[in-house]
Amino acid sequence: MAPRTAQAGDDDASGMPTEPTQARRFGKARTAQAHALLEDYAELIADLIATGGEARPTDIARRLGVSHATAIKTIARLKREGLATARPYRGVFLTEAGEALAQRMKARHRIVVDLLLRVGVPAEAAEQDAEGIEHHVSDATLAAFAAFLAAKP
Amino acid sequence: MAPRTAQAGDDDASGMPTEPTQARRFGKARTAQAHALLEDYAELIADLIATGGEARPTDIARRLGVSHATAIKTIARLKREGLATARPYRGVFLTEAGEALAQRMKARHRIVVDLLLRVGVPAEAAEQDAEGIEHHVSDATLAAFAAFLAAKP
DNA sequence: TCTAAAGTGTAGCCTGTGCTACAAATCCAT
DNA sequence: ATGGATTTGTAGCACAGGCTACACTTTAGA
Ligand SMILES: [Mn+2]
Ligand SMILES: [Mn+2]
Ligand SMILES: [Mn+2]
Ligand SMILES: [Mn+2]
Repeated sequence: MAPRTAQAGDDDASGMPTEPTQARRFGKARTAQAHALLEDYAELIADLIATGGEARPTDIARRLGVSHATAIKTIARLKREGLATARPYRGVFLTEAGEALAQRMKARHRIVVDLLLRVGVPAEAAEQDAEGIEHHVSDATLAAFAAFLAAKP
Repeated sequence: MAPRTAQAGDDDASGMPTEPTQARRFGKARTAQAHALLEDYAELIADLIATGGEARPTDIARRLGVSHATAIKTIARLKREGLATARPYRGVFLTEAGEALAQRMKARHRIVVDLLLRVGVPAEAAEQDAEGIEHHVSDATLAAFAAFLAAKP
């Protein structure tokens, strides 16, 4: 049998990942983290609009617990990335891409919380931890969570 | 009955968290993220030492998939935070605090992976997502995970 | 209406985390 | 033992994401 080269999920006999595999995993985790803030903003903006009809920088800042200057700077990044539109003193709106991201995150957030509750995590810890965990849940994992929740209702 | 002030886990009737509650959750998620890199370094350094007797900046960098300059800069931060010691050209060592963090993260990593596998997440997705999720799992959540794994073997 | 409060935007600072380029030290093989 | 390869360290850059301070706009109440 021809020797094969190391592949995606390779872990050696001891269960340790091979070096390139581990490097790739860390890299993906970094990428996920880089998107986390935008995801939270999109989800929050959609919520503010759904609830109150508009998303103002000050409201966004207050909900996130950051200064309004910080919020405004991140909103500028959302615009650069094509996720939001905003004109001075007129509130923030989501583009189609931003709206899609918001809905994806909303579903993800809910499923992560539900999964945590289902395995016995206390409610407040579930809500707290989900806020970070949601950004690291891949589609495959999300699907598994949903299946697990559906299977044992 | 005297009116009570809003408290830690308060969510209103619609299931939405109150504003200060949500701000606190986001803040804690940010804090967790700020510690994530140090946690990964500590875990990795402990692993390199356990496996090969020493942790060299170049090896650390290669395993993480970053440049050696980046690794060295973060090692400097580990030293500042009292988690590691290192002298020029002599490799990196963990302080007692660093070693404790490393062991905590090692256990956390394993439990998160096991939990994900238990609820049906494919192996590679579990390994990948755990690398990010582990940094957002509180003690309460970790305990719940462990209990869930122990209960249904 | 018009003034004060609230909201918004900008400037400038800091830190963390990445990079490349280059310099210095160490290690190894001849 | 020494010179080339490797490792380590440093310098300097970029950008994200925090902050405060200050200026400008809008909104709302007297
Ligand atoms: Mn979040
Ligand atoms: Mn969320
Ligand atoms: Mn990790
Ligand atoms: Mn880990």
